[in-house]
Amino acid sequence: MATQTLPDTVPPAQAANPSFSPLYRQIKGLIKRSLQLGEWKPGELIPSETDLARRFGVSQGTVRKAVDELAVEGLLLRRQGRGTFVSTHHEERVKFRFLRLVSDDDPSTPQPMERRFLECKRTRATQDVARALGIKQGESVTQIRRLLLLAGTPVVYEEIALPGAAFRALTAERLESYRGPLYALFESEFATRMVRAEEKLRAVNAAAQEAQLLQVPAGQALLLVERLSFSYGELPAEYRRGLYNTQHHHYRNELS
Amino acid sequence: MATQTLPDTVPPAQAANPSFSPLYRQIKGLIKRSLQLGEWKPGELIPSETDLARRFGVSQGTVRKAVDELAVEGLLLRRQGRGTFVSTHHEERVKFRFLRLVSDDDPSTPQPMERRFLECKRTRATQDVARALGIKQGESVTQIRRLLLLAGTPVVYEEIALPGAAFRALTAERLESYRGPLYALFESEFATRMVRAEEKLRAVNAAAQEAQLLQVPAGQALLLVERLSFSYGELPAEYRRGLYNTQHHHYRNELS
DNA sequence: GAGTGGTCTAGACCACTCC
DNA sequence: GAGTGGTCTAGACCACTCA
Repeated sequence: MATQTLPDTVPPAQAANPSFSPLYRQIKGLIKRSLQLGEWKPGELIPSETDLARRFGVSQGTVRKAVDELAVEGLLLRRQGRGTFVSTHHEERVKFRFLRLVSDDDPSTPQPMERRFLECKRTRATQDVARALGIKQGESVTQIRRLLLLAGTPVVYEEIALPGAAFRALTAERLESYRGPLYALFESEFATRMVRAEEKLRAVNAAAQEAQLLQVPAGQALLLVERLSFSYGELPAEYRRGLYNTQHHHYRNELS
Repeated sequence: MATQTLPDTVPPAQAANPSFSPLYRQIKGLIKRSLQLGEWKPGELIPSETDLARRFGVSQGTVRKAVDELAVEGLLLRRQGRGTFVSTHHEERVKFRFLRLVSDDDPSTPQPMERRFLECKRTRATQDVARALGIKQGESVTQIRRLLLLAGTPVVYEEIALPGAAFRALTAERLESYRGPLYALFESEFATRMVRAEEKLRAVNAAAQEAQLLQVPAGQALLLVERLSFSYGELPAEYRRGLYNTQHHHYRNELS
């Protein structure tokens, strides 16, 4: 056994053709798992590339490629000279990553909007909500209704549904008192970080009640934005239905 | 002078702090320039990484990083075992990259829509169009008006403005006879490849004429999609105003 | 089997941040 | 100055495509 020159110090690391997964993708999976299990929390510094390479028994370049992809996906944030951090919604940089509504006049500088919470209650999942969140109809959900206003004028009305037990402690008072984005609150106090979201956009005519909330005539065209947000591990963690008054704002998007 | 050991065979390649640009980004710029100048046309195979590395006098790894970024941006397309190709709109893969409208019933498989061209004429840029395209008001533009239909029902009405002389030869007949995406036609016959686009979305109430075209009641909420498309070198190359009937379709978007 | 992109490694050095 | 991520290189080997 001791006569071999390089027996298995450098294992080929790859198997046959089908379902072949490169090393860096496996490392990526391990890092994701650590994020999901909470080994490193949002905002925290993760180990350096050198440390991770040692820990996983691979070269720094392989770790680097894994971290690169996670940074592109928005789960990690690299900062030269400082280290790699777990992404968080507590950051100026990312404040408007999920709200794509910008003013027609000045699309470059998004203003922070005033929030007015109308309701926060426990209720049962309707069929729509249940299907979106992947739970059973009638299961417990937390529902929030709120307005976003700019210069005193309501611009967005939203109904937000959060699944199950995790958000049972959420109250209207806490929502009112919290400074910072909703997703930052969810992250800090309810151990739920929203990682990505899918949106469906439609134009609808305002019903009487919606019209009143947004102070527009009934029948006014509104942008309906249905959002399904996912936490770590592709777990559906929020279903949101927003009505945007787009008379002086628009939803911006980039295609490439 | 001849006594130095390694005078400038391997130049440090980097200067002082401010405005430092790594080698691979410079290579990226050179490749972009070749694309813009038409050295490699859409759909064509570009030289192998080894060849490019030789040509630019850098290592293959550096070329690789440049090509990687261009592939992410959608300008190049890598295919293992075959080579790297210039992206083109002539491809099944990319057919629906720019049209984000999908059916409510079956969002996974987008159906090709029937196209009906209403008009294709030379006209003068209005103030809006001129500002969008970065030209002077009153300059010549080509305007297309068309409908997209699904199962005989109009779903999208679009007005498309194309700048200047490049599209002077475009006719309604050519539009009618061409099989394939509009952007593929522009690419093949008008030397204009759309690389990326910015969209502004709004909900509007249908005016009488629009309502008639889309066969909906006047006042019906429609999704207004303003799109500004850019060709190589961030050149504004198309301004498009689309009205989508979103009663049975929605605009899908992904946030991350 | 030749050629391509894809992975993995090891090592050197640079830019940046913080102490 | 120490530690981090960022760049660049050189070389080996793998997966894939095509002739």
